[in-house]
Amino acid sequence: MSRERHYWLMKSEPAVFSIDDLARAPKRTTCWDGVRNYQARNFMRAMKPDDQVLFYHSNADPPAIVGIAQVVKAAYPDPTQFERGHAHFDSASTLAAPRWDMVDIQFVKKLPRPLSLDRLREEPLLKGMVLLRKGSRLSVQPVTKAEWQHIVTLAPG
DNA sequence: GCCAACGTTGGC
DNA sequence: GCCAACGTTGGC
Repeated sequence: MSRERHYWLMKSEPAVFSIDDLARAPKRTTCWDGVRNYQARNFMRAMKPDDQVLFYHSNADPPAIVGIAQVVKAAYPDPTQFERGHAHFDSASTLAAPRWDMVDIQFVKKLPRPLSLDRLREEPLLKGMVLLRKGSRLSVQPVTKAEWQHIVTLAPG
């Protein structure tokens, strides 16, 4: 029995790591390190290879979904939590019981045109999206199949 | 740069 | 376990 594909959204600040950075990366793949929020971590732990990811630019003008990626490696410990002096170092985490995980994701495609936050808000079918909830700051979040399918229809090409 | 919303920390 | 203080996120 194979597990059905799941859908997700991941935020990145383009000034730090953009969809173009992902497209240029070796094997068009990157590890998603630096997540230090338990809810976001738990969602990453639920990811499996072949799951699909909406790549979202936060702190951008405009904030928007800009591309699609896919999970290529399930959750494993984020090494930066053990690097003393690193911005994401966590002194409370141990090798025996790492607190923070990351996944690997691979570039699939860039949308021909970004789907802005304003554009997404115009869609009644997307009203329930985690991304659109007031005060939502989760950097890794689930997307329903219905939401995914609708978003794909909004993106020409 | 502002600030609302949210998560975490730590004193009690 | 409560909650004030603080830090961060991220749209605007």
